[in-house]
Amino acid sequence: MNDTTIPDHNEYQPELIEQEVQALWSSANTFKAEEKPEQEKYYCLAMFPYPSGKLHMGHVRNYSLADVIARFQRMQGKNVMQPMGWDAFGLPAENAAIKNNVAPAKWTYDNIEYMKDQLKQLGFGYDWDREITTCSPDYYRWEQWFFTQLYEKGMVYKKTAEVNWCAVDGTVLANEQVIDGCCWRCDSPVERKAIPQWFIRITKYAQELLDDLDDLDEWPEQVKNMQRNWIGRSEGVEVDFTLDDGDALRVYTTRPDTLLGVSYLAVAAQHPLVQHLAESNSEIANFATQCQHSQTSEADLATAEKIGMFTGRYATHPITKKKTPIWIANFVLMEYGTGAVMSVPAHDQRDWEFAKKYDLPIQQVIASEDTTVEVDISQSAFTEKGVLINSNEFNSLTFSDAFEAICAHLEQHKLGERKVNFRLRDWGVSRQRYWGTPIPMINLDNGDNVPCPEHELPVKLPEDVALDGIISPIKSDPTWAKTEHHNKPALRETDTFDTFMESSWYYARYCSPNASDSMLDKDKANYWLPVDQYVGGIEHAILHLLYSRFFHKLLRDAGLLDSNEPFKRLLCQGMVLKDGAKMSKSKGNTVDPQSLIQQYGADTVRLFIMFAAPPEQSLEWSDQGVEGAHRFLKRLWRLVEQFNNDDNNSPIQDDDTNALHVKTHQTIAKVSDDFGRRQSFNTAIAAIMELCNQIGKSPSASKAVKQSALETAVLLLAPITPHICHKLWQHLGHEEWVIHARWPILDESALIQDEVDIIVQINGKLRAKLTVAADSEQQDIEKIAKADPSIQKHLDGKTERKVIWVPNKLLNIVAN
RNA sequence: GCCCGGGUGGCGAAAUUGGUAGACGCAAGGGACUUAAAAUCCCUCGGUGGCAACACCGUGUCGGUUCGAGUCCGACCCCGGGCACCA
Repeated sequence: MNDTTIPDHNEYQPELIEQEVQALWSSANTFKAEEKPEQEKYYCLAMFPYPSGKLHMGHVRNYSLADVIARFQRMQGKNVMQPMGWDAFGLPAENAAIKNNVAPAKWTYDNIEYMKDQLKQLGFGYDWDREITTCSPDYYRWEQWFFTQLYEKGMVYKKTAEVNWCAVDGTVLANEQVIDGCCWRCDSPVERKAIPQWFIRITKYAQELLDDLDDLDEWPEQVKNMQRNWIGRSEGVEVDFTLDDGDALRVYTTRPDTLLGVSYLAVAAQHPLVQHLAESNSEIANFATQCQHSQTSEADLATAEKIGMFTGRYATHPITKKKTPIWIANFVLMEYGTGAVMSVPAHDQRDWEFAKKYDLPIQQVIASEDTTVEVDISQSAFTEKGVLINSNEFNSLTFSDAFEAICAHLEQHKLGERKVNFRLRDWGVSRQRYWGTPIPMINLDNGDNVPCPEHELPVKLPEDVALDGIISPIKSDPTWAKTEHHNKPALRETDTFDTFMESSWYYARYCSPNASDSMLDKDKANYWLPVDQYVGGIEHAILHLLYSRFFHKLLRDAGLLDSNEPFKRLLCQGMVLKDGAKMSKSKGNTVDPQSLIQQYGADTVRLFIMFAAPPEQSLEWSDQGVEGAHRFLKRLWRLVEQFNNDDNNSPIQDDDTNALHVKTHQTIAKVSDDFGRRQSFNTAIAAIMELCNQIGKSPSASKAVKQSALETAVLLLAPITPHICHKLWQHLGHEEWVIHARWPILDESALIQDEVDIIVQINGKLRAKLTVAADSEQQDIEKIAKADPSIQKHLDGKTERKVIWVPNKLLNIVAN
């Protein structure tokens, strides 16, 4: 019998304790959230996953971050709600259905079952009673209902819009399904095709969506900037050039100061003028068709070669009355402004390049305000704002004066008007795919559209279908769309909603997930909303977050809730990389969370992922780093066991005791700030590691101070590694569960130091460090510093010029 | 092309308001314990020179502001995210 053998129950065995602790939480309904008006609420939300099969490391990171925040807030005494659900509609389910010959619904529900089990194994504290699955009719029926409400309010309209079109398959392609400009199935070139689609008027809310960003003071500046640029408010003017037949060709410009430098007008290929001309001119018709030979994405349009064609027509300049040629150009967007622009090659780089290519005149009308700067427009455009020249009565005006004068002139002569424009376009919500929410509209014989009456909702998507990979089953089914309207045969809309529709309001539905007679329970929505902390990937910085903000305002204006914004604080996590590249199946560099949980336990995985990088930055995966995290947990476990087995602690106050007491409270201060204000979990963990290192190096510290240091370490780690901390808290003598414990209380007096370290620099270079009494005076420190041999050495032969003094920190002697 | 980020040791990173560059961890090297290994514990660890004390250099590149710059300003290079039908 070896007497050094440690009994089994004293070893750290994550596979046992994690199951045990999770079972305790489950049976006690620990994470069930209820409205408690007397308690401060905290709604913590991570972006719900698309059920793609199994969890990947990006999910683990996302949900670990949110869970740590939720548990930290719980320890602050808040009434925490943390729900979870499934963004269950989408394209991958259709792809999987074709590949594996399984219905998208079954594939999706199977994935949900598997991933839900994985989330439970990771110990995330969700209120599963609030689970939402967006492909459930109980959920999407309210989305359909809300859409019909928006239709009644005039917030919804139908218009033609372009999609990626594969003429060979006769089908619409998602951007993802276009590979190098060709169809992913048949490899034939993709064209743009205009088809009728449903739109929601997000542009009506453009100004409010822009203005309210200023109130989101707990959002990253980066994200607000991206949204501001996306909304793209610009102040400009619409100017009418007169066509031969007397009609106006209206252009939009933000640079009316350059109006006298217009060389030509450029219109989009889809502009009504072009379509009119194309009817009698096959060359123009051919060119317009040629402009359609590209994808719909803005990146493709912006990088495509700039091509143009003269229409043979002219329009009269509103001020000079000169005849100005009209060109068709593939880079002019029909969706923005009026679909026509005035081109001033001397002062716009794109116009300049176009003018060079097609040999059009370049007339300088702006000179630099700095008269010493010679503007040379022979090499590139001069795009800065400056002073007008060659502009008749407007000469020598500055940008803002010219803007005013030219606008006034145009308005006076009814040749134009000031106009605020937004880059933001209305939200096209129609998709020609199967696995989505059916759009609740009915198409009548006469071409009119009416919303489905409420008693017909939900319009259910059939789930038991086979996919041919080209046409949606509800489009190919000859009977599904058939319905009646006022006793006349009619056809249901067979397009489905953009899946951003579901994800734009799920956060609100979590407040009353089972409400069966309304979309939201208003009292509950007003209790929980706004979400106090939202956590998700930076890739959603614009679209998802903007649509959700928009939807929230729509819900407010429908009287369903009272707040203005959905998410109070936002944390955007970075990607998880391996070998410097994003983890993905195609790159073959994925790490399966499941095997790591089995090998090390969920606590180790959570600890590593929180420690390896700050939340917003990308995280480089390291198997050895995971080992290190595991090693730390084993060390902590051993520290507690050794403490419990050691009864030789002296209660005497000594240096170890004092230092450990100070370190304990420095750590509380640091970790509290890192968790709450900074959300800097990696440095919080580093600080807890330092505390543990010091416990191990303080053998003579008193039992009480050691106990306090260990309890502090366990409490501070509890949000990150909740299972091991549950057990260690018990081992430290507590009957109460650590999940119900409060965050440790800081003893401010422990932080007051009577000595401080002063940096002594000469010419900004570190030359000495002094330990002196706190709040020392400059002249005293100077005296001590100048007595220091290394300082004397560096001052030798030099003349002192100046002394910089930062109290309790730094003394810099400038000498030469 | 446009918008938004990022770039610091062998590696992940830290430096919070312009004030000690590299905390914490990983890897590596050395040592203790062990018959041995694993585990654990201790030490070293940016580069160059030096026995050492110490000195000089060093935060993508070039330039600037400042007593002092990883941090601020200008120009550039590289990497990543988004660009409206991937989610």
